[in-house]
Amino acid sequence: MHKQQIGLIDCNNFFVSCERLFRPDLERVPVVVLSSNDGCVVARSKEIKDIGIPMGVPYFQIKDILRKAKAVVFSGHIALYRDISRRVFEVVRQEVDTMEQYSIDEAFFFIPADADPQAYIAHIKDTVEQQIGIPISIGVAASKTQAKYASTIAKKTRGLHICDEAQWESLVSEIKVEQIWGVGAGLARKCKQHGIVSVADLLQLDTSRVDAVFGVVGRWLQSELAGVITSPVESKRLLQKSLMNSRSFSKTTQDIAILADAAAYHTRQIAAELRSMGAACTLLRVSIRTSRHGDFFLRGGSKEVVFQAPTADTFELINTAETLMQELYEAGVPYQKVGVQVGGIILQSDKPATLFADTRPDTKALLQAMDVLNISAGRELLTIGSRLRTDAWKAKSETRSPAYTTRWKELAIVSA
DNA sequence: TCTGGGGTCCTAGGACCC
DNA sequence: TCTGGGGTCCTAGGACCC
Repeated sequence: MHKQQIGLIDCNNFFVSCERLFRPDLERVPVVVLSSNDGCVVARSKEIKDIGIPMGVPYFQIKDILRKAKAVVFSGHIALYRDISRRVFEVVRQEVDTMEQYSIDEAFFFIPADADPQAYIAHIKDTVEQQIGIPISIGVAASKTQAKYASTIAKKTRGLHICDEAQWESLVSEIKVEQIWGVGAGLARKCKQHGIVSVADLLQLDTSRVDAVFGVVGRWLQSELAGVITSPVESKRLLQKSLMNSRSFSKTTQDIAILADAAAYHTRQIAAELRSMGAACTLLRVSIRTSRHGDFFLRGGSKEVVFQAPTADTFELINTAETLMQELYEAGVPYQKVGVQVGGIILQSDKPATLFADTRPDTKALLQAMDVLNISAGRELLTIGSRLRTDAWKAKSETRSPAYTTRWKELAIVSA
């Protein structure tokens, strides 16, 4: 009987692979996908990685290089990627006992004790690639954190890698802490200060020192790296904890009317999303930010309000967001981004009765009718709380691909 | 000129209470 | 007149991830 192993599925160059699904002619052609506002590179094909373009680099800095490389550039189209992601992991879910989707392109799963791991993961890979057409890699090891590292080896080899105990032990002295999932710039700096360079160094540190220096995060990391499953594979809760909507402006603004308009827009999006989930929230947070580059980078912040009763009412949420915006706003500061976030999400059916009579007007029917219209239009036909007719802060997308799978009019013709 | 958006989790510090 | 210390909750911010 051997120890339980964990696998990590990772879609290769996911956003690029999604675009290629509908443009097979782009196979082996350098392709990048950009973030909203065409700000920076968020996905790169192998050809792009090979010419040394890093992840997250601002688009304007590499425009020329891309042109010379005859690269094809897409504006990010997240609704399409989400839809394809759903299809990929629907297939995976059929193949495994327990699956935990970790991000839009990754999921953990357990290898069954009685399975031959190599054959098991090879079958998953083949099935996904045949049925959906998105290439994937799979790494397997003793814990999530180890599996994550195994998947980086998988990507460099033939897409599958099983890292057993013996191999892991032979590797730990070569793996640098900053290569580990969960170790970012902050933790890496702290490790360096304490003379911890490799994973082996971290493993040798005694528990009380780990606690004192790194707190619970360090303790968690140490166990995971030692092959102890601290975080088992769990199918995610049905409901996420928070929902967020935010966007950078194409240019900064000091105008509170524009900021309030943006906040109202994000709030409407979230309220509609809550209603489509059949959920409500008990907390709303508004945040405003300046550019990270320049003199005002420390200005801005966030404020939140907790509701007495859960709500998904656009009117109530917008009123709250507006109040928070007024409190946050400082004249003369060039703001670049507005975000709205809700938390304490619960299903409406779980909604506890309040002790106090609900004196708010019943807006349910009106909001429902509005949702139906807006959803079928694929955009905001009817809005609440918008006083401006400005698109100053909205996204520009130069090269977005059509909404192949999410809007009927743009549906791709697929021949069997 | 132009540097993303959407999540989860942890923690520091203040308010408040006994 | 003396004016403590510990616990808990809340808020804001930050680290980290893809």
